[in-house]
Amino acid sequence: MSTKIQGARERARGEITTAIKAEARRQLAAEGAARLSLRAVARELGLVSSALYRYFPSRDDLLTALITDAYDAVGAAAEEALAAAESMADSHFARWQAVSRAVREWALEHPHEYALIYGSPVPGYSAPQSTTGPAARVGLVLFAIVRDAHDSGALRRPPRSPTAPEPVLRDAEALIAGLGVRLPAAVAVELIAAWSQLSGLISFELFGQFTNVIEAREQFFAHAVDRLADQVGLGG
Amino acid sequence: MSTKIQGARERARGEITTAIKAEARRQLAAEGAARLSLRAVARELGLVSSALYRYFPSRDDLLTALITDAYDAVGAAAEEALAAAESMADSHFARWQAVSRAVREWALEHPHEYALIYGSPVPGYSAPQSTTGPAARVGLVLFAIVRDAHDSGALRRPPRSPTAPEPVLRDAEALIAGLGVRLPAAVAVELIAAWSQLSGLISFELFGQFTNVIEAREQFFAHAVDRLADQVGLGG
DNA sequence: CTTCTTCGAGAGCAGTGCTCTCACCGTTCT
DNA sequence: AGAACGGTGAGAGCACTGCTCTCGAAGAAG
Repeated sequence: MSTKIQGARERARGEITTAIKAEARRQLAAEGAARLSLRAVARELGLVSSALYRYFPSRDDLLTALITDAYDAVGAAAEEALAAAESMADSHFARWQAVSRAVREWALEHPHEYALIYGSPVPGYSAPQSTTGPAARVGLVLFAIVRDAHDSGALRRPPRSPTAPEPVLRDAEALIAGLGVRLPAAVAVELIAAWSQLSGLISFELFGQFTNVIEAREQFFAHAVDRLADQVGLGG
Repeated sequence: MSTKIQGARERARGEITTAIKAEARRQLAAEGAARLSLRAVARELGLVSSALYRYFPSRDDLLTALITDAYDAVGAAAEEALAAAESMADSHFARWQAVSRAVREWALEHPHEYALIYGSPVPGYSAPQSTTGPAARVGLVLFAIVRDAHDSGALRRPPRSPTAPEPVLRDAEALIAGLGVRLPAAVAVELIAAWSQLSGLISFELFGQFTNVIEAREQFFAHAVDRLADQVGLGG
């Protein structure tokens, strides 16, 4: 990783690559993943379509790059929300609320990008390996909140909860071992469930399942988030 | 709505329409909504592509028809699971489990159709009005379970739950009034949240978010479902 | 039997992803 | 400095898509 001044060629390559991604993201936000067109991107950039293939070997690869970026963007939003809440010495419960709200707001502001990552996986069938890192960021933020609460003794064993079945607990143990955090496996299980349920709440709202059902969406979401916090043991 | 024997023409039209939908559903199941091609459907049916436009005015209309059918299919699966559980005099809690399991299994068996209705909405932006009826079926099944539990006094007020904010409760009241069921609004709120969270669990599993996280998926799901039941007041 | 409507075929348009070839030009080696 | 190399964009082209239009055949209605 030398820091030498790279030639004009490499620099141009980097700039064009990001320009392509920027324009593609614009079209994605405007029209959705299905209507994203390589030729239209090229046209907008004053290039001919075949030139794009010097930068992305296929349309799916471009989409994959956008997926990675989207994961990073939600992840960053969640991390910022957590940092802000921490700097204000908010309670762990309040941090949970702040991060949840941040994710929902990001989703409402970037519906097509959210759909790209948490809706149906568009390209092949499952996301390629390269996206798993960024994909974990939001989850890690939630983990951090609960871990801190646990470390400071603020974590309550949730009431009337039968513990998860043994194989599930072992999955959770493997996960927290890999992450290097100390946390009861039972809590990790509840956390994973809560995270997926959180995304269910957001997806339902975003994809219109709440039409004619819930109009006070923000307050509904806030209420559900409080209950999810309770579920993982963050006192409400 | 006369019951006279309709001419051979109308009959043929109905048969061809369902044949088109059947072939389209085959391609949807095999390749996903993005790869569903009108021309391929026509080819497979020994027709020329322009002929399909006599039956569906556009590709999106075909997809909409498939969406409606998919909603009906999950709805039917849920209803059957409930009927089976009722006929065995299962507890309300067990009925909740059975219906949840049925929805998950339908989703695993028809991933692309599930993605079509609960993943990102593919065609325009929100589903047309015609799909709202079938879309409600699964929700109605869950409502029926909780309503029966409430009527028979088996419903427990969930522990440590702050009630939902006033506007949310009023949304819920409007909904249960429209449905004609008697149920506390607070319970309806929890039920709606639980349903969206249930779909979040299924979506995460289906779309690969649990890769390298949870391997014992079925037991994890069962555990989460039990907790959701608890959340709506169905004793576990 | 004639008229009217519906249907399928065929051609065609604009658009797509992607491949291949060819000229251009910055980089690198001699 | 000059020559070889390799990355780059343009252009043509292929196979495919959704969709429109026209036209002739065939069934329904009078």
